[in-house]
Amino acid sequence: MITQKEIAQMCGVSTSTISNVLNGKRKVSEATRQRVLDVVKKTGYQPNYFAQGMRKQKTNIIGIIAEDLIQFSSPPIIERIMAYCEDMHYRTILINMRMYDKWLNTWYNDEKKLQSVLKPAISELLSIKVDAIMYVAGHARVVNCFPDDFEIPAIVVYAYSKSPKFTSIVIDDEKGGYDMAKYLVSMGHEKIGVIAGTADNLHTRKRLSGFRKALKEGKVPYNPKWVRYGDWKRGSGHQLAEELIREDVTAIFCMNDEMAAGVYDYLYENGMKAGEDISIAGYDNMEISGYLKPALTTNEISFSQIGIKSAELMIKALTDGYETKKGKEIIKVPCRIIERDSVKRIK
Amino acid sequence: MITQKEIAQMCGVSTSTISNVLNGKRKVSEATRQRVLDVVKKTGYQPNYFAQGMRKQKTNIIGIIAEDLIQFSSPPIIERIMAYCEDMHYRTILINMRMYDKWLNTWYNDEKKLQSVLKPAISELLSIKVDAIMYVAGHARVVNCFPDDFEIPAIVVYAYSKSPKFTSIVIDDEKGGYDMAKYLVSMGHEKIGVIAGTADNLHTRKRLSGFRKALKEGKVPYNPKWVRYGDWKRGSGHQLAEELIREDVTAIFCMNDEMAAGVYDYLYENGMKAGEDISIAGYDNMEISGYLKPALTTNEISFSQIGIKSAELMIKALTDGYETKKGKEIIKVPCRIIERDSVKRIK
DNA sequence: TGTCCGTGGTAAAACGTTTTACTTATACTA
DNA sequence: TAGTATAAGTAAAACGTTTTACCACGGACA
Repeated sequence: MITQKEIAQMCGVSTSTISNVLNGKRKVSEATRQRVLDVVKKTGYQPNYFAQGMRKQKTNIIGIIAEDLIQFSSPPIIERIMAYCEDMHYRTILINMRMYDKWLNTWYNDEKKLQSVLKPAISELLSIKVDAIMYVAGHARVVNCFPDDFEIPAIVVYAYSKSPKFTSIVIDDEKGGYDMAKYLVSMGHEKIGVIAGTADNLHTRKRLSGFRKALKEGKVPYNPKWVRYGDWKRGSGHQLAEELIREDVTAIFCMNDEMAAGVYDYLYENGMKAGEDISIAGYDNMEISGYLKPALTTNEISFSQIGIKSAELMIKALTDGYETKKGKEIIKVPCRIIERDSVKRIK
Repeated sequence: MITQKEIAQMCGVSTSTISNVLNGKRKVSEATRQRVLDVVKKTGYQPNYFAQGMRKQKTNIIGIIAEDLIQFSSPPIIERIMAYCEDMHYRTILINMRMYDKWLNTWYNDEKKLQSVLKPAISELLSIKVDAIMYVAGHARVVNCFPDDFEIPAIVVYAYSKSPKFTSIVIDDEKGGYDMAKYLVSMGHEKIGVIAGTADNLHTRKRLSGFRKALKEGKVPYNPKWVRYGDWKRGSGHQLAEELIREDVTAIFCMNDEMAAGVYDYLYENGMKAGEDISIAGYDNMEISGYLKPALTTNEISFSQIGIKSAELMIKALTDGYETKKGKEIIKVPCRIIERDSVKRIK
């Protein structure tokens, strides 16, 4: 590999001059500038990354810590982050914490376990001297990832930061629940069942709160018996569908597509059909929802939006002096209802 | 950040000693060793990455170039690679080339475009001085990614290397086609339609060749009219299903699950049902295939296997002296038929 | 004439490791 | 006893940049 020193010799100048030409920190006469540039181009010289990193304090690398790459939300978020950073001439380095147990189909929600993986991940990134860190969660909740006195800019993506210092980017669950209820009411439904997520989950609570607000506004009754709590998995959709149908609801709002698929399972087994015998709505717009029969009406979470928004903020923090840890700021990315065939208008 | 020098002062020894304790290159008396280790632990000292990289030639980083992170095959492959590398104390750095056009739902298969993205990606990784590079393709074909005289170990994952030097890891398409045909024949089918991929595609050709071989062995007729070429997308499954059903086949082997979903679309529209009116088999075992009704029997590609196998090989190249570019070696990872409800036994 | 300033350049220090070559003390051998 | 080997440790060089402090020169100005 050719070094700056060799370039300097070829041009008959000092290395300082080469450095100045390349970084533009100081003026260099046009003549030498051209000479240097020519040689650099001809030789294909590339500054040694480590020497640079050692000298400057900046590395132009943004570290990304993902809770789990396998989780369906992660790739699109991370892809967008990487793309944006690349466009802004930042590199990214990704650490995958593998917190999702694929076989058990469940998160390691043991906080101790998380911390025991997170700590080395962070210190690894710090030792590489990344300029900033983005924590990409796999499911929304309050997550304790950075200490209050964290040394470099950091933001929390797709979850709420526990520390009241850090900016987080989340989806607007409240509005999501609200919109879906409005929509179902606008389709004439007045007995709307809900297959919610786990009861103590943040998503669940916020969506439900938005949901109730919309019902109230629409003067449609809210009945606690029509709300059942599942575990986000297909099986619970199946089971709770039966319970709700017994309650004679005309529509079911499932808080994720996975559970909606479970409802479809139940309908299929009982010779019923979504959008005819009962209306079904989902949440997430997972890939599968377009493949269900009939195709599932659902609330799309735009992971790309989340990714872009977070990356923008991060870059802003690194260039425009946006302060990521001044005080908690929560950026909400809206959802969007994708109307397909599983909700029918009644009355 | 605490430096080696400070540690040295605290321990009352020289930096060389610290280095020797940490790297174990030379013997250090047990007493000082312990003393140093204690201080290191207490202070949480971490060697500066850049200083290390500058001094040694090795960085313990493996570069991963992904054609597209969004492609469904990529995350599981990459996840496994990262996991294995991490276990073996290697870091990874990922560059995503974004070669898949999400909106057009198609690959940028313009070779020039690919090269124009690949070249900077490689030179970026080289400038970071990664120890090795893994190229993770998004769909199998012959790919021209590394020059014959490439400086560091490199392998091609999920595609065939154009250069006859590099090891590649691919799925065993021939066996995949063979197994599926065997299976369908064993279920009593003798008029088997095929919805193949694009005609010139490597996957298509190999699977078809395996397929024909099995038919021959099973003394089941092969009729070119029963083989139709699609474009891997849902729409072509829909269209070709109609054509094949008109030919009175009893089973259709689709070369991916996406097209199988298209077949399901057709059946649904015409009041037919897979596994009852006709048998359908897919390929890939995408997530959706378990959600189709009835669930799709398909040939699973184990992306995890591919990831693990490639990572193993890569690490072996870096430690045991396995030579990645001695001569083309093609590692084939087998598929596995996942029996669900879309193929019925006849006769 | 002397002072000041701007321009274009350079030498050398600094960044934090690893490694080489050297030192000292002690034990062993002939 | 002299010589040699071994063990434990250190000083200093080296890695390739960026940056600081300094220099030389020429022109403008009082």
